[in-house]
Amino acid sequence: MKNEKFFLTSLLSWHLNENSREMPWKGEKDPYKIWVSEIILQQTRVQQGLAYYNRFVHQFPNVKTLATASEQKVYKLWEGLGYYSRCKNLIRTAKFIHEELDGHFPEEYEDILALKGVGNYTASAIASFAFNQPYAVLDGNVFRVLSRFFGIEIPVNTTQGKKYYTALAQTLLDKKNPALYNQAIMDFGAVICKPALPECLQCPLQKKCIAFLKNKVSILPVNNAVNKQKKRFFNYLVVEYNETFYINKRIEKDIWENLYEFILIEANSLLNEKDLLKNEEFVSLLKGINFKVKLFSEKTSQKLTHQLITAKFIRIEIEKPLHTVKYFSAKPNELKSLPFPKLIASYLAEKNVPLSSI
DNA sequence: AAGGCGGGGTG
DNA sequence: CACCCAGCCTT
Repeated sequence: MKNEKFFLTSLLSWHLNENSREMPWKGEKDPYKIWVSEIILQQTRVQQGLAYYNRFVHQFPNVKTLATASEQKVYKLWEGLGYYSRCKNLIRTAKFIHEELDGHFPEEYEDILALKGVGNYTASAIASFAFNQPYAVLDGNVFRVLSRFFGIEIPVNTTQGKKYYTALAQTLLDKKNPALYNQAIMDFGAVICKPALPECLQCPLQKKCIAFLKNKVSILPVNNAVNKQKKRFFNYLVVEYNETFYINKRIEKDIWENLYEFILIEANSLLNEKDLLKNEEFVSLLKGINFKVKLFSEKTSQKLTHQLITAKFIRIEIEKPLHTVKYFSAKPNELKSLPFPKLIASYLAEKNVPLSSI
């Protein structure tokens, strides 16, 4: 039997017989819900996305409810999930479908692909799951399974690699049942052909798996080297005046676009009180204003993919308002409805930050 | 073609 | 600690 045929029949029979994963969007035919689930699951583990998916489809059961919701509410629901441009595109696309397509979700692959936030993978997933069209998905699971079984050593994070794997995945696809096949290969990658410590000893593909036979399981798939981490230091001024706090919305092309934060002084290090009094930004911000530094929080940090953020929060009381238009003020209970990055949400959740007791 | 974008799990 | 996860967009 040819390897391709063996691959397909073994995979499908594994999926049929074994315990594939249980997920609320499995077998779902509503393209809207499939779309929401796939956006949430981009670069996100099923386990982590599950609760978010349930909250989303409960609050926004269809395109219209999502398209007409307040954007801040949608962002708040996304809080903590990361990659916030996904949320921006989710909103944009919902409005587009609601307003331009009369609420009708596109059904052709090319039209699905054209939606903001929808790339190759997501378009294939929606086309196959919702409309049973013959498009093979290509995600981290599929790369890994194909790389190992066929012994492919082309780096997966290159243009050449993506082209090669796309073509291979498409030829392997069971055109008669693309939804089932796509589901099967991703489940297989997640349950058996895992990144670390895969279950080769109980793998039904073992006897024809090149990686297993040549002892290359641990080196496949090949990834080209990526950049290393940069360190950044965020000094947050939690400035309080008249029972309100100054808040900034991040709009630059940087981390946390569209989320909120306190007044940020980014520097080459964390600043102590003496540093602060010499800091240009700080001095110009508080020029002519009496203030009292009330509390320095412990330093805290957050690891992102390519940067390590170390932060501290400095609580400051001022005696008259800031003369800048860059920030706006919010009362403690208003802070609750704003979307913050994890780092700040954690700070606000601490018991020793008595924002609400003021 | 390369770089940037979160947060969390895992060995 | 490094690696990776149901990827996508911009430059």
